[in-house]
Amino acid sequence: MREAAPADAALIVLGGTLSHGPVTLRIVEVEAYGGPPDSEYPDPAAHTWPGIKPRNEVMFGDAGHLYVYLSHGIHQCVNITCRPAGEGGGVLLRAARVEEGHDVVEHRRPGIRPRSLARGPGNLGRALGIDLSFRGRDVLSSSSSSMSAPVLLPASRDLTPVTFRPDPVPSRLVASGPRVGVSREADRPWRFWIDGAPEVSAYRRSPRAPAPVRRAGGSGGDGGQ
DNA sequence: TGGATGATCGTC
DNA sequence: ACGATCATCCAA
Repeated sequence: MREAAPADAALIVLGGTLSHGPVTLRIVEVEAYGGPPDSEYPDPAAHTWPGIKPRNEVMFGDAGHLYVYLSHGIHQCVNITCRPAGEGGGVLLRAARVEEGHDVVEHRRPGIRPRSLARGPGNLGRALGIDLSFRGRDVLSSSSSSMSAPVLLPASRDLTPVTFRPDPVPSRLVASGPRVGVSREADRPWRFWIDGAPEVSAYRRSPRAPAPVRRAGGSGGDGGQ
């Protein structure tokens, strides 16, 4: 995947595979995130919104690197950066199907049914075996574990490469809708998934997000997925 | 320094 | 509907 507008990058990532050691995941659900207020794709919901900080620095680096963050003290969620150096943006990996290394993933997530092994961004990170120490890891040049630029945190001791391979999905199979969990700009339709894929996570709107804008008519709920 | 805050998830 | 749990940010 090369640099692209966030939504375009999301469509490039969708359907592709991410491999780490024995495990290969096929990405079936993603979300696009943009940059700070003065950027080309301003996005109040993005971690880049406040500008460059130690936590989000790799989001402002080259495209094709891992941005991993800790969510609610529990979940390690994985993004692939998608903007040229100096701009901010990335693609959050929200759900995937386990294609290889099923036994390993099952060991990491005991008792979970197959379709849920990598369902949800936190679960996906766990399934792949990616944690915060993987921040900055290059996923395009399959050869290495190179960092995007300045190494700011201890690199992971696990040098096993993390590799992304695109595998575009026909557009008729791609669905899109509001983003999950975010309190601002929730209705920007920057969540994309493979229509009908059983591994896609259930839609959950943030309780902090304002009520969705409804169309005239009275009672018709829009629903969406 | 320390209090508040999540791009969540499983269970209640 | 709720609580777990901690890196990070920001106010002071």
